[in-house]
Amino acid sequence: MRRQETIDEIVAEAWELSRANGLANFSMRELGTRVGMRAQSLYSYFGSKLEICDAMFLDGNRRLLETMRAETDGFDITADPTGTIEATARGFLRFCTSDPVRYQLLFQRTIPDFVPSPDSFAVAQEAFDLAIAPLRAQGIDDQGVDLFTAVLAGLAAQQISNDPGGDRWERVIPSAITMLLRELCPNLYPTPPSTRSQP
Amino acid sequence: MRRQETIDEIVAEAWELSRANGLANFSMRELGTRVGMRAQSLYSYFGSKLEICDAMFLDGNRRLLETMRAETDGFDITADPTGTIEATARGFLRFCTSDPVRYQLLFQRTIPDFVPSPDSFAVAQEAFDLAIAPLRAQGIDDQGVDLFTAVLAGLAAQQISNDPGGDRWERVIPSAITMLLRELCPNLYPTPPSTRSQP
DNA sequence: CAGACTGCCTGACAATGTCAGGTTCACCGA
DNA sequence: TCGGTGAACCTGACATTGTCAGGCAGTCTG
Repeated sequence: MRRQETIDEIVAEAWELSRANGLANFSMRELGTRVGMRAQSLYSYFGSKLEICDAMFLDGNRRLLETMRAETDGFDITADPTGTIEATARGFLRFCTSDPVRYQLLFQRTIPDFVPSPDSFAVAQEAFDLAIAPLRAQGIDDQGVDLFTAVLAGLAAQQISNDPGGDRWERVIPSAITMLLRELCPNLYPTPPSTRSQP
Repeated sequence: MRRQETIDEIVAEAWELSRANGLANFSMRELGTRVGMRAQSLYSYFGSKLEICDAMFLDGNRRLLETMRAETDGFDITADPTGTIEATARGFLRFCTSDPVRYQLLFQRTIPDFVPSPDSFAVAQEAFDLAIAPLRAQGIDDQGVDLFTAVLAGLAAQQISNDPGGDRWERVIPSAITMLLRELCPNLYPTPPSTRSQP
């Protein structure tokens, strides 16, 4: 299908421009030029600029889904629950910090008037469910999951907006995860003697 | 000073419009009409639209500063450290969730090409330092502060973007704070028996 | 009273997202 | 072979945007 290829190319180019100039901070004319056509011709593929954003949203969530799947693949939830949880958490954070603009689109309500389509949203939901599956498997309740997601979201947000490209909050990940596990599954993760440092 | 009053009115109206339509999602013409003049006349008060954003940024941070001051006022850091920390954390989160658009401007890099002026940034820095003073007073190190701010940022972000107007993550605040205090100042906050629930 | 300053105006500009209406060309049934 | 259909792209035009340049009334200052 030539058409689908063109659509994919438009989305890829939109990502490129967003990474360079800021999320959705490109003109239709510029995007059109990049894919070899006039701005108006883009409208035969997408109904509006926001629809392009929705396609990017969908694309980003598909990649998240892949990433989370790949991350949990090597682990056995029942055999090594804490290992699985740590891996998914790390994988998620790496996913976020490796592409700030994508993070902004997927996890922050930042584009005015943009609302994900039901289809895209469904993929987002699926990715989320997969990401927290290891937590559910440990019997962590809703509030526990909310606490967990809040901490991860916070680490990603701080890392991206206060130390982009650096590792200031990345270095906090180990203590954050052990802290969460101690709080949420004390049976698996009994409080050790009394030091906080981590090599 | 009539001039200063007009400036304040412009900023106030810009907040109003942002709350209604999304951050900075208003036209100069619309803003001008609201304050009784043409768009072009706004340029005798601000050099550009981004300068208006900067004024909003400054305004928001001043309010944050006030809020944090008011919040810590009733507490004695040395006499009641955990109480002070809890109060500032709660105050900060209330500040964030009570005005999502303001939160977006102050804590998320969301407006393309917007960079705070040195003056505004200084106020932001001051507010931040005040907010974490109780943590410093407990001898919490840089990494500990980063962990703390990440958790607070995450709670605010999740509450705002996933349950705006609700209290889903607000209800997690107590466990989050005790979790942090147990992690960061184990001497003050020894791990109690072994329950996590909190009324 | 002359001149400067203040506060707002009008006019115009380029850039933007988007609509309406071509034009070219491959393909397909009769 | 002809007529039709649809895909892929075009040009032209529109209202809306942020912003610049310059003008005009009033107040203040010398």
